[in-house]
Amino acid sequence: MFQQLKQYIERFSPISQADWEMLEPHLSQRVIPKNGLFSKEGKVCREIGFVTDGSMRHYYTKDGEEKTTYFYFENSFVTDYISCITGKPGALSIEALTDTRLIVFPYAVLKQCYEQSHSWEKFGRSIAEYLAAGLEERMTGLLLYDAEERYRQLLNSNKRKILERIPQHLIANYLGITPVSLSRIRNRAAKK
Amino acid sequence: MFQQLKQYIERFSPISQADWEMLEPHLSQRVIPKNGLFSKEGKVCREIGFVTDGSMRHYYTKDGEEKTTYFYFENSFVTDYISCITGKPGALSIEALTDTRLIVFPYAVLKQCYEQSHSWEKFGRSIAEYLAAGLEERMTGLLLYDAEERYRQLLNSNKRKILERIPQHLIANYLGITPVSLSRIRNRAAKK
DNA sequence: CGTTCAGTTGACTAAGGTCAATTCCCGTGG
DNA sequence: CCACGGGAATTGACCTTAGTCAACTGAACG
Repeated sequence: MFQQLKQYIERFSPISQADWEMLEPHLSQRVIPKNGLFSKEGKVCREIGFVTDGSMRHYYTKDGEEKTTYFYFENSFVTDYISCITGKPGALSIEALTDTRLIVFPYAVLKQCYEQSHSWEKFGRSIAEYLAAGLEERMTGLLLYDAEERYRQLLNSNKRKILERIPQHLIANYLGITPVSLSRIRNRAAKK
Repeated sequence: MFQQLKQYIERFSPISQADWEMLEPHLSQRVIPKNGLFSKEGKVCREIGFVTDGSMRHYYTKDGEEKTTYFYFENSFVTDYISCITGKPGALSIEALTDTRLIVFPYAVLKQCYEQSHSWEKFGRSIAEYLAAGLEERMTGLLLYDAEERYRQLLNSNKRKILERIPQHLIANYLGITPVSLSRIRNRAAKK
C-alpha cells in the first residue's frame, strides 16, 4: 500500500527492510479536498506529505496577495520544509488544487530515523540537496530572466505539466507576474 | 591550524576525533588574490573552500552582465554546490573581492566522509538544509518585495556587514537592480 | 438562460533601466 | 604639496516593462 512512497525514497537512497520498518508504522493516508490546506501560514508544520494523486500549490501571502512559489503533483514530497526543520511557524501555506491523496507522517519520526540510521540520514541529505538545487534554479530564474524568458523556459522545461494542469492565473503568479501580463506575453509569442 | 574550520563544522554536527582525521589530511591552505577566481563558469567545481579571512562573491553571467547572488566572509563555506553535487560544469563564478585566505579540500573527500561516517552524513544534511533555508529566503525576497523593500531588509538584517564591506555597485547587483537605482533609493530613504 | 469566473484587450501609471553629464574620492607621479 | 587620472556614486532626461483598472468575451454549470 505504501510501496509508491518506498520506491520514491529509494530514488534518493536505498533503504533496507529494517530501515523501512522504522517509518512504516507511522504512515497514514489522507485526502485533502480541493482548496483545503495541508499547511497554514503562521502555524508550525510538523508533517511531511507525499502526494500519490492530485496537485497542490505552495504560496506566500503579502499585502493580501498570494504569491505561488511551487506546485506539487503525484510522486513528490510536500511540506513547509523550513518550518519543519526550524520548528518555527511557517511563512507559507500549502493548498490542494484538486482533491489530493497523500501519505503523511510526522517530521519527528523522520528525525528519529535520521538519528538511528545512516541510510536515512543519507536520504535526508539527498533530499535537502535536491531541494537546494531546485531553489537555486528558481532563484536564478527570477534574478536573471524577465517574465517572457521565464515563460519560455517553462515551455521548454521538464515542468511542462505545470502548463497542462494548472490554470493560467496561477501560472502567472508562479512566474511572478499578473494574469494580465501573462496573457499579453502569450499573445505576443503566438504572433511570431 | 585548522581548528577554525573544525569549530565551524561542529556548529552543524559534532565530529569525533576519528571523524576529523578522515578529513584533516586532505586540507590545504590557499590565498586567492583580489579579483582571482575560486570557481569558474563552465568548469566543474571539485573543491570546497572555507574562508578564514577576506571576502568573495558568487555571480552568474547573462548577456555579458554579471549578477551577484551571494557574498562570503570569514567563517563560511564557499563552493559551487550545485556543480559539486551534480558533477556538471558550473553556471557561476566565484571571485575574491579582497585577498582571501581559504582552507580547501576536495569534494570527493567529503563524499567519502559521508559514506564512512554517520556524523559526517549528518553534517552534510545540516549544511544542505542550511543552504536550502538561505536560498528560500533569497528567493522569496525577490518574489515578494520590491527593490526598496529589499534594501531596507538588508539594512535591518544580520547581513549588515554586506553594507559595510561591499562597494555599492555590487550591493545593487545583489539586490537585482542597477547602481543608479540603488543610489536613488538611498537618496529617497535619506530624505525621510 | 443567467451567473460566475477565467482570460483577453485597451488606456493609463509606476518602477526601474538606460544614457549621459557631473561630482566625489583617492592613489600616483611630478 | 599639488595636479592629474580613473573608478564610484550621484543626478537629470527619457524609455521600457510590467502593473492597475476597467470593460468585454467566452465557456462552464446550475
